[in-house]
Amino acid sequence: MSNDGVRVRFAPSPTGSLHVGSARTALYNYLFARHHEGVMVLRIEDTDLKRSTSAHDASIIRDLAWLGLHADEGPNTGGAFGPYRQSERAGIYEEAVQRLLAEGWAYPCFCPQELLDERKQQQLARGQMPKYDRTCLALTPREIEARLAAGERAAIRFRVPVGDVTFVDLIHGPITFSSDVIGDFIIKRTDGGYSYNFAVVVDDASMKITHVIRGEDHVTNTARQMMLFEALNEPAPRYGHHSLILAPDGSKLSKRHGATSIGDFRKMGYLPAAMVNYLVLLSWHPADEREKFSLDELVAEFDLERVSRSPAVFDVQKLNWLNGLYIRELGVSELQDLIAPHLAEAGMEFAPVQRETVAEAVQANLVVLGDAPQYASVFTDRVDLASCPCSEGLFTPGADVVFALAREVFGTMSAEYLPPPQAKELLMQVVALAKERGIKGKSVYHPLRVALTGREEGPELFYLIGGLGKTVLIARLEEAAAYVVERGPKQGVDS
RNA sequence: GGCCCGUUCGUCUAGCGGUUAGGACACCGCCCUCUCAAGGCGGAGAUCACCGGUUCGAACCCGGUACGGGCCA
Repeated sequence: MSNDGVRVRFAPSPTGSLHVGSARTALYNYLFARHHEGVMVLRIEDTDLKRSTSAHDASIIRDLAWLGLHADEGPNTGGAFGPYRQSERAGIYEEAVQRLLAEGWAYPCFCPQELLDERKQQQLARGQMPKYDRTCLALTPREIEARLAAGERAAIRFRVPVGDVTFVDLIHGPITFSSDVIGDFIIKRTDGGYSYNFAVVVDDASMKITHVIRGEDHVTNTARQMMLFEALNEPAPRYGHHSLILAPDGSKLSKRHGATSIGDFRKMGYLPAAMVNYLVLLSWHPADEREKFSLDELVAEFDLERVSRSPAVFDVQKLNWLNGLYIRELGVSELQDLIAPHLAEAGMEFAPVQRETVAEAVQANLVVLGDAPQYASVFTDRVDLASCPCSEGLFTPGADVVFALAREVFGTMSAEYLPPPQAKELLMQVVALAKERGIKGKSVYHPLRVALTGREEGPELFYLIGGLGKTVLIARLEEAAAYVVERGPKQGVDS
C-alpha cells in the first residue's frame, strides 16, 4: 500500500507525566511515521486549563526525547502547521465553529444543564438511550438572536446526520456505528471552551494528519470525529486503535499498581532501549520469533497489521529481562557513567580506577541501574567476621597459608587500586603459590572471598582485589588471619 | 442501560481449515563456576472462554452465551 506523505500525530494532555500506555501510543506513531518516511507531529492537548501544567508539558517532551521518539513538528521543534498547543489555537476552532454554524451543521443550544440532566433521567427511567432531544434545533434565527441579545449563554451543538458511520480500522478491520445512538453533541461549551472531539478534528484536519494511531478508548469517538470531518468538508484520516495496557490483576493500569510513568522507570534505572523494546512487544510481534529490537530495526519492520487486538497485561518480569539484556550489552565506560548517579545517591564514592572495576563487577547482576549500590556494597561495606555466619569458611584447611601468601602478593601492589587485568594477574600469582603448597580450587578462592568481603557470594575475586584497595586488602587478610588464630580451627564449625 | 472492542500455557504472543498448537518471560532441573549472577542445555506448563452450526476435517469460518474492557451519559 502506498502511504505517500504520511503524517501522524501524538497528542498527549499535559495533565500528568508520560504514562507507559501513552508512550506506547507515541512509539507506534513514531514507528509508523518513520517506516513510511512520514512525519510525526507532537501536539499538546492542553485545553483542560485546570489540570494542564507546563511542568507536565515539559516532562512529557523530555521523556519522549529520552525514549528517542523525536517528533518532526511540535511546540519545541516548530513546523508549518502550528501552533502545536491547543491552548494557542482558539482562533482556529472559532473559525470552524462559525463555518459549521453558517452552513447549518451546528446550532446554538440554550438548554440549562439542570433541564438536560432531568431529561436524561427520564429517558433512562424509560429505558431509553440518553440523547439530546433537539429542543433548540427548533429555534428560529429571530428567537436565537433575541435570547442572545438578552444575555443568555448558548452552547453550540453539532447536528448529527442520519446514517451509519463505517470505517476500516487499521488494526481491527471494519467497524460500524449507527448514528441513531449519537445525540447532537456539544462542540463549544457555554464557558467558551471547545469540546475534545471538535478540537481534535479541527487540528487533525488543519495539520493534514493522514493516520491516527491511538488507544482503543477512542474508538467510539471516531464516529463523531468522522462526522465532523465530513461537515468540515475535509478528508478524514485513517484510524488505527490499539488495545490498552492492563495491570496484572486485569484492571486498568494505574498508579496503585506501582510504577506506571516513563519517568518512574527512568529513575529506577531502566534503559530507554529496553523500555522501547518491551513496549513494542506488548502487542506487536514480528513475522519471525525474534524478541530483541533496536529502534532502527523496529522502524524497518513495524507494521500495524501485526499489532494484536487484545489488551495486554504489563509484566515487569519481562521488562526486567530485557533491561538486563541491554545492560549487559553496555560498554564499561558507558555503564560506569550510567550507574554513577545511583551510586552517588547511595552515598558511595569511588576512585577513578575503582569505577571501572565496580561497573564491570556489577554488570551481570544488574536488573536495573538502580541495583548498582546493592551490588557495589561489597566494595564499601565494613566486614565483621565475628557476626558473619560464613566465617566458618575461614577455617578451611590451608586457609591460613592462603592468607599469608595473599598478604605477600598484595604487598607488591604498585598502586592502591588496580584495573581488572592486573588484579587478575595478582590473583593468579596467589593461586599458583597456593598450588605449590598443595592448596587449590575452592580451598583458596572461598576463604579468600570470606576474608576479603565477609560474604560468601559476590563478583569474581579479581574485581575485589583490584577494587577494594591495597590498604583494605591487607588489613582484612590480617584480620582474618588473627581471627583464625584467636578462634582456633574448630571454632565456628559446631556453632 | 445502549453501542463498540476483545477472549490461545501464570504473563506477552505465533497461528490466518489438516501443526506432536510454535516462541519468549517467569518457574523447575542440569551444565559451567570459589560464590552470587550472567551464559548454555533441557523440562513442566494451553481440553485454544463456553455452546451450537458450516465442513470429510475448526484455535482458525458463522451464530449465540458468558466473562473482561472501552465509550456515551
